[in-house]
Amino acid sequence: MPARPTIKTIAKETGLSTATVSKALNGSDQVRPVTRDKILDVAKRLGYELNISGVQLRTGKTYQIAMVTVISSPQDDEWGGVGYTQLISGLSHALEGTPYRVVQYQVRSFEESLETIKRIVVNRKADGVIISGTRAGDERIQYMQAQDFPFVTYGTSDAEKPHAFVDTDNKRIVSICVERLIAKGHKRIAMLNADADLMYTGDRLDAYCDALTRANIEFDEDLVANGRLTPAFGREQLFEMSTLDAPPTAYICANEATALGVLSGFHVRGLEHGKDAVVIATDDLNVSQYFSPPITTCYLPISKPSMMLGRFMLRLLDGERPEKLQKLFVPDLIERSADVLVD
Amino acid sequence: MPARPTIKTIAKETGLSTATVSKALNGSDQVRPVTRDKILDVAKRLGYELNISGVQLRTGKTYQIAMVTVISSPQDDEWGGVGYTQLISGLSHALEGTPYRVVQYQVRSFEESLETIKRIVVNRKADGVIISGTRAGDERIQYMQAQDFPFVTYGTSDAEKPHAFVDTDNKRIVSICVERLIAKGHKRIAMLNADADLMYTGDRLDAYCDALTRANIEFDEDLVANGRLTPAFGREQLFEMSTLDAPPTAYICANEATALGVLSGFHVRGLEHGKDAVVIATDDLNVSQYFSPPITTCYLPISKPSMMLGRFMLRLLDGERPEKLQKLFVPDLIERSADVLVD
DNA sequence: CATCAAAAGTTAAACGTTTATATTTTGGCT
DNA sequence: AGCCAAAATATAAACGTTTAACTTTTGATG
Repeated sequence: MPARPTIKTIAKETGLSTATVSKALNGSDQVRPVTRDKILDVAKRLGYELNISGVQLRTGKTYQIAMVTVISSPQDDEWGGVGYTQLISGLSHALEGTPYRVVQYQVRSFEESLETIKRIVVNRKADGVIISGTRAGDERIQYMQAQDFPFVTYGTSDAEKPHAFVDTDNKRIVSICVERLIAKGHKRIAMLNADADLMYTGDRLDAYCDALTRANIEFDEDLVANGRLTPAFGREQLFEMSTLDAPPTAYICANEATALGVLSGFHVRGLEHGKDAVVIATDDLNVSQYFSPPITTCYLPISKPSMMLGRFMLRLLDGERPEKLQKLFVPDLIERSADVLVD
Repeated sequence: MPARPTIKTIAKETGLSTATVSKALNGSDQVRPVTRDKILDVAKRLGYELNISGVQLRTGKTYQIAMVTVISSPQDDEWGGVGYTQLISGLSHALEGTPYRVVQYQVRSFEESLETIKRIVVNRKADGVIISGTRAGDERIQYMQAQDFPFVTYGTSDAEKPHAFVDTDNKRIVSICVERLIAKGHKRIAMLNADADLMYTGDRLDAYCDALTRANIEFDEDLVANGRLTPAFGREQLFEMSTLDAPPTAYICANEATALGVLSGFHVRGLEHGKDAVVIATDDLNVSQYFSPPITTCYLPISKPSMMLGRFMLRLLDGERPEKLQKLFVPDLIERSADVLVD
């Protein structure tokens, strides 16, 4: 096996110095076109590829984007919806053609994710960080802002200083859903939300309350639930809420996994969708079209925000200011059910 | 911000040479316990952390495990089941406490995955590779074996030389499913399989045919379909097969996403599960317990094989021989439906 | 044709680590 | 005490890259 070519090899081959080769490869204007072309030719012929550890050592650049994800337990097999696969997928796609790579840092808890981020920042293990599951007063954001370390969040925050983020427009979604249901005659609308400390849970709740207020419907805390957005959660909540004195006639689910659980609850309890109540969801997967029955969904293909996440990161590393790198996506409402109660 | 400590810092602090520090940190027996302890103390106090690029440059070791995954299109939002999230999750978990990290290499096609692997191997971009979606005559396996590069596959292969792998025991699963259905009186059993070039598709087909032969049931090619295991595929196949002159009375689905599609097809066509036909699936997610109705499934929690993948990789890098690192997991059959046809 | 500034190229050092080789220290033995 | 092998530690070079500082070449100008 021939030794992997380095800039030294190219230098020898072209009769130039390594410094010139390095400059040429980095597109410096200190080397004239004719020599640069010669160098690039030889580099290509030899199949030269940059050795990142060398660069890393010299410059501190790692060409790694750390994606820090919280997964409470790897033994946990409850389907939580989209997962991180599609997120990484879009991200990698946006990074294609650049030397950047996505490196996973999987942790068990929020606290651990803060620790991990500190280690990444202090030891310069990556050039940038991507986090999701943002919270109110998110310490990770505070820390990275204080350290002036590049990061993009999937999810909004309440940080004072602006930072790069991508998210679904959760307030908008919930407004649309609630208004639609009210227009269809619903008055008791349940809201199955994620954990209360997540930023978007708050946004959704706010929008929910606002929409009720606009329609003069009183808020009832029994109709709001927080938890991990799994089918198990959806089913449990259906079991509970459907036995209320005045059970809801509509369930807004924060993702399709939860919606599946609610429908499963219907089936177990012998309830009928469109007669006893209706279910409506938000998601980025669009698997609810295959539910029996298919349900109305606010759908945003995950590929959109996830690719934007990567593009924002590149621009951030390119020196663009974070306040220019903020985007809320508005999902499409896909109607699959009349969502009117008949009896 | 204080400069990140290096072995030089420790050397200065302890009055020893960097060589001794390095040896001490690597647990060499050439340094006596008292000095080693002193060095470790100082290292801890300074918050020293190994700079991997340094090591990398010197030794070639990268402490990266490349996970090469094929995702045809990032715009593709069809739910394909579990995705790679859980796979990475288990993998990362197994690597916890070691300096190893999982790095994602996402590619668009099989061919591209071969190219990517070649680049990883030639340029030593990782210490080991993990691939899934193994095929008959898989060139990636051939290549890595020829180059003597450490790798573990998720999926079996037909390579002559043994290699490390983890997989579900697909033959066993299919035998169990087919036999169960036959015992329940089914004679026309449909088989919704993955793409024909995948190794496990062949395994499943073989087991299917064998089980039919044992029961003296003739093979009917109309009852076997290959495709991407999405709900869309399941539904299409239900539409086709249910209009055969002699439609199947049972559908074996290679994953839960496909099963969901088949059930969706039932719903659209007005067919009834348990009356017109039954559905039975294999998967690692166990979301089918929330289907309406819940269906019988061969269930293997993905965390098991995925953690094993990581452990095998570590042992492989530790010098263990690949033939010692092979494991087939046998899923549990979870009965959720009688699977008998009544009318 | 000198002159000289600008342009193009070179030299050498540095990043953090490991390791072959060299040097010093240790302590057991006479 | 003196000797010596073994044990412990030190020195120095190397991995691939970039870049500050320096040297050479170029070509426009008087």
